Amino acid sequence: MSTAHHRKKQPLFVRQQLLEVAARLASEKGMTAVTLDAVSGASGVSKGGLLHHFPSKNMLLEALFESLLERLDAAIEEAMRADPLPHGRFTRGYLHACLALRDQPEGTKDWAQVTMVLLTEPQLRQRWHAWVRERSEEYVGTDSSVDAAIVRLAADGIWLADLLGSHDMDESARQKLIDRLIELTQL
Amino acid sequence: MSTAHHRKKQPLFVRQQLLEVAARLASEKGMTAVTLDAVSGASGVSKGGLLHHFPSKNMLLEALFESLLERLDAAIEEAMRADPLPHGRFTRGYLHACLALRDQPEGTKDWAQVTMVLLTEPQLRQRWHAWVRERSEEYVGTDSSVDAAIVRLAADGIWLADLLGSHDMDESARQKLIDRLIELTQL
DNA sequence: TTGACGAAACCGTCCAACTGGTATGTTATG
DNA sequence: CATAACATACCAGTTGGACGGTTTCGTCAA
Repeated sequence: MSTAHHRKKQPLFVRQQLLEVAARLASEKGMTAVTLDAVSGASGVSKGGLLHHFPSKNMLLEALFESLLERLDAAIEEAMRADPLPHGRFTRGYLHACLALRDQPEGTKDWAQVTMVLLTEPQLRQRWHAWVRERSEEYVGTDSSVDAAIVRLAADGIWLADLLGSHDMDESARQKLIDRLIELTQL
Repeated sequence: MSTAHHRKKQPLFVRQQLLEVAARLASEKGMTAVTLDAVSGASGVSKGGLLHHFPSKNMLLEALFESLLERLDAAIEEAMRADPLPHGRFTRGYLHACLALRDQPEGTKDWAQVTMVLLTEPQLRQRWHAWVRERSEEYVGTDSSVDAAIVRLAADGIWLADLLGSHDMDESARQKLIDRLIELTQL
């Protein structure tokens, strides 16, 4: 009517905000809680505004997933840059990225939860499949040993365990486990 | 009114049917597709009938999850009975149960997908946590080595990979991987 | 053996709240 | 002033679930 629309225009910020709210909702209340109304409500952005950034709910979810893959890629690349040994480097990077969840600032864990939530959506599962295929083809020279595969699988397992709260163990046990995994990548 | 209600009374069968339909929906179309209408529609049971067996949607999901845990327990126990060596027996049973998904008759794979879908629901996540805790306490004597933990994590990873279609590998590579994992449980 | 009876198993309808989405504004900013 | 960045209003379909009905079935007295 009269007094409204006075929000400052910050397209990138608002877009990011919307994604974060969607992520939080998904991780805290499950997939069924991620509705357009809920997202717009919790983020203080109108539904119209939300639908301006993401033309449909599917687009929102896809953007969310894409954003997650970018984060994953960044984390892996960063770890790989600090790793001098080519053999098994990607696997160690992957492991490191999976481990990183636990220790990072709050909010980050949410993103992992979302990943799983999103992976239950059949369409996004294909996107993930594509990601894996790309990487496994790219690093076929340095990371295709049996033990490397085991480590990557275990990394997935740790990722799962961390975000489900299962397989809980104390810090020293965890460190031993990590050491052993890294050792396996070097064989 | 007049011609209806002529269904034979088969409470256990109908109940099972409803759970299976819910499972199929969840795995094929994701969590958002599991609605009371959809379940009752696809199972040929009226919504009233559905709500008779499961007083609420949450109850339905919980029952579904419970049914999954029972299946998992049964699979593990069966594998453990055929295993003469105490050391690492549970871990091998767990591994076996996770591997079994792939090779079993059609429809079984769906159940794994459902498991993951259900795990995104925060309430059910706690139930899973409790399950893991129980088992890890029960088998602390025989399955608490670092390598056993790695194997169980890798089993989770395989479980994830199988149902996401990622980490695809040929049969001989898979067999090598399994052999190596079993070897690790025996150290 | 029967048949009345109560409970359990199912059905069909209705509803308020919510769903994703459209259409049409209004305002900030280059 | 044109366009992107928002907001507001509205809609048709769907949602979970409440409710009252109908039918089957085990049981137990007669």
